[in-house]
Amino acid sequence: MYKALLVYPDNISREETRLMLPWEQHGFRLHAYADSLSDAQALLRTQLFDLILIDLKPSQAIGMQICEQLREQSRASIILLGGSHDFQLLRKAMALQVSDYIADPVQPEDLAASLCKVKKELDVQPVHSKRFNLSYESKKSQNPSIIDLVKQYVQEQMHENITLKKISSMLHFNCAYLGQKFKDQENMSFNEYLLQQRMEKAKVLLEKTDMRIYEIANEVGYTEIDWFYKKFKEYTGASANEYRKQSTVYA
DNA sequence: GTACGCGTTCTTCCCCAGCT
DNA sequence: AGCTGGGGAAGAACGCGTAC
Repeated sequence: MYKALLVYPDNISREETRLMLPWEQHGFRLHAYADSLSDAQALLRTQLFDLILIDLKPSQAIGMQICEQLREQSRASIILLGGSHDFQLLRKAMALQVSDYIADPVQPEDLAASLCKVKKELDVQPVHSKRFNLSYESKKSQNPSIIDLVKQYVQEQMHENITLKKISSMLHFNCAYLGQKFKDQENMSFNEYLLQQRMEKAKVLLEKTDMRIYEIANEVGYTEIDWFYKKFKEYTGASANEYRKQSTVYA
């Protein structure tokens, strides 16, 4: 069971969030609450948390400030709740290595999906083994290009319906221009990159897990299973099932 | 370097049928 | 139930030219 810290300046919305889900069924225990940055920092000095949830609803500026401060102090996964669709906010969240960003209104199914994603990450790489050189400051000094942000978005939101249009809108760039810039830098179109990332992840899931193919399709962002079958065969030359059998034989 | 318009090409979705 | 693939329609991405 992973330990979660809820940072909620507002007691009412804190209760709403607490009651939104059967947390323990998702592998998390709401271990502590903080209603200010100083409270949260004090808790982090004495305890190790796997996940920090920060409410942006009362004030996005304060929420992001809390996020920034806590990121410098802790390697825990962070989920931001109730923010707007404003790109500047999203961009900052990405730079702070936030695991997920759920915009307002926060729906229980979104939060559940987010917890599921974080749990998988923690299962693979627990907080205490995370390298600390991925801090915001080091990330800031690297000055990631816009294409790096696009790629980062693809990696983190692969399970979602990703379109260049959506990303370019968030990044405040023209869709055609961003696509052109992406191709210039990566020598492949945005869709080729997206397909490659999805297929490589699907291959790993087929090899390493016993997930159903429709579950894997969903995990890598395909809502239509038939389309996933088509693209997978086109990409690998084998159907998903054949690929799994082959990889099992040679494993 | 950035942005937009527009025609073309490609991807995705949806529906369906058939196989194991 | 789960997997595979064909075909059509709609929407998204791409390529190219142009402008600031």
